[in-house]
Amino acid sequence: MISLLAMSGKKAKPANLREACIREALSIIERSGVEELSLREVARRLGVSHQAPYKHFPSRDHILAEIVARAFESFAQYLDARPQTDDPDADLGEMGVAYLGYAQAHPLQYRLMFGTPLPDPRKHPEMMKKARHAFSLLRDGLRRLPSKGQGPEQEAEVLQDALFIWSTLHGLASLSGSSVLRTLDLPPELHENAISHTLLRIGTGIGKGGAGP
Amino acid sequence: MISLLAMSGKKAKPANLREACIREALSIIERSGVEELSLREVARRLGVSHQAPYKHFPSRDHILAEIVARAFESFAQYLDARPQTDDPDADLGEMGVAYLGYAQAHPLQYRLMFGTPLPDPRKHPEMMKKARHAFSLLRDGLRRLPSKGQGPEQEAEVLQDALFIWSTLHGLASLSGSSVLRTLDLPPELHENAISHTLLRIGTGIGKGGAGP
DNA sequence: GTCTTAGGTTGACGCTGTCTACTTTGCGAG
DNA sequence: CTCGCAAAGTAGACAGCGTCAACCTAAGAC
Repeated sequence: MISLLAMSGKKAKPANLREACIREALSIIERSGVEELSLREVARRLGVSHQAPYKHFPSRDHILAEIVARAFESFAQYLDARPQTDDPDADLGEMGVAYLGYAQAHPLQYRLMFGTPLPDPRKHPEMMKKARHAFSLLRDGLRRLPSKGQGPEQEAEVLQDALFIWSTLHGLASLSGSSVLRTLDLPPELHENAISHTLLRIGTGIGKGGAGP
Repeated sequence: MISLLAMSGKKAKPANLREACIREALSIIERSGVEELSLREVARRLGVSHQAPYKHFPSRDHILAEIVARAFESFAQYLDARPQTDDPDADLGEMGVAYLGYAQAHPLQYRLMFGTPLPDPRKHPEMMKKARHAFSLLRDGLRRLPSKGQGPEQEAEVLQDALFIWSTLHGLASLSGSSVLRTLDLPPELHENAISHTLLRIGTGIGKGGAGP
């Protein structure tokens, strides 16, 4: 009996069911989209009863919220990983590359954060705290630019520019991962150069890096 | 019997069930999100059997695809409505305002087009044709700028700039309508000035309007 | 010893999309 | 006028889903 269970490794019940649920849920979302996620399928894959996951997550939305919260966390860490140099210009460009790099390397997590309706944000404030953190990273990087002075007026402009940059980065990441752009049959080199060209235009837009007057 | 049916106006079966289904589906999506759309609820609201809508739409995805296709159509018309003047700069700016205006005036349709996973784009080519049309409007407007010459190299740059502009507009529209931005408790004037500031930065970015060298 | 409790199982309910079969209705061919 | 036929609507069934409730079980706490 015991050896029989041990032999069928696939159906061996995992020690940490909670983590296993999240892993399996991510796998399902990755292959079939968030719509297709069902806790019953998660349970079936793990060889447990259809109610076992509910001992660790009050509802389907709660497991989704946990997955999204972890995505925000890893995203913020990803942006925060690069050390701050004495060249604010380059730092900001690096952050832009990192932003788009994360969206490209983890399209699933990115879509979950920004591309799908979040399950009741008020119920999960820690998720939003992580989002605020990511935005503050961008704002602080912008604030260090020599062209931006101090004072309330400059501060407002920094915020406006942060929103502008965030919009552009998010828009490019979102369009790149969407089905719309893929069916426009645009030339491949457009996609290849999109990141550098976009960052260049952002730089010119906010008047940094010698491209301005 | 006839008068009885006529009296209960709510349950009177509509002459054009197909159109009524789309209208009711839109109403459901508007109030509860696309996830909550169910053809059974549509049928219930219209006072018909749960199978009646299936005589007009092969599946739930097909009614959604039709709704999205109509959104693309109205979006393209919206962008195309403004007449072409002899000032390409102003035309392009107007189109940007129109783009963001549509997203703000019809957030539901905009989200359906760009914010939610489309139901199998290959199955609904006419929807993509409308998307291509919208993108071509932007590209053509850009091509008319005096700073953009002709030739393959300039054409590639026009495409890159079109993608840059589209990214920024889409990013701003998407973020403005998302729950993330709303929970960042940013100052209200940021939102008020976001559109004009973003369009200004785009203009500087692509080097038009006297801000360039 | 008993008691509590977290974790897992089983069963049920109502919801959904969708398949199938049946009935009604309208309309043109003969 | 009748017949036939196709379109439109109805009714029933099935499996899958989330979720509520009850039950079981094993590991500690006292």
